[in-house]
Amino acid sequence: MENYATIFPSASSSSSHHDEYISLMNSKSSISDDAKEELLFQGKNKAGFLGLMASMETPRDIITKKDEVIKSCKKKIKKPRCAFQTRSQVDILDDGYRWRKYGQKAVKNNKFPRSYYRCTHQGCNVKKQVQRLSKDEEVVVTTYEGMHSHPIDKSTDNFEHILSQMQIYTSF
DNA sequence: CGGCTTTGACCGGCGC
DNA sequence: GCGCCGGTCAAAGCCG
Repeated sequence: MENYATIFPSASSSSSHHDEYISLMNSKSSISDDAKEELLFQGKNKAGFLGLMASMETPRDIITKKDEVIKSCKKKIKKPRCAFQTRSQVDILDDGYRWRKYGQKAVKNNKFPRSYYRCTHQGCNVKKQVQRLSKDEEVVVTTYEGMHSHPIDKSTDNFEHILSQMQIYTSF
């Protein structure tokens, strides 16, 4: 649970979200090498939902650091990850892909479980986890891992609505 | 009947 | 080495 390339709200920091998840993010003033590579991955990605990340701002100094950085941390690196938090009544955000649930675990210091999903598309092993904050149970954190190598199955109308909601929180 | 969820078991990494 | 923790497996059950 560390080194996410995380887009987290600065707008809601005034409220009482003292979940460790968030405080972890705020405590990192500089981006780790792991997170840098993750950002590089996000920047290259063009497919589907994670492709949206490509349109977000990527710091110059991160891009110029390329191959050496990538090689040096590739060993430790698992997969590109990206976490979002949205305010929603429902856990399941319909992002247009089809997901199969493969696990659920209790999270400590959180009364809500975390759910693990895998993309059901043949040969696509993109994963995501969905978790609700116990401090503010309207907030749902969705963490995507990997990149989809195939088109979206369904209409994204529903998800675009969620997206527009999301940008309120991704205020940079 | 096929695809999905549920849920306890299992496993690897990590700190002590 | 042991136990905890986060993540995954897989058998069984559910549902359209």
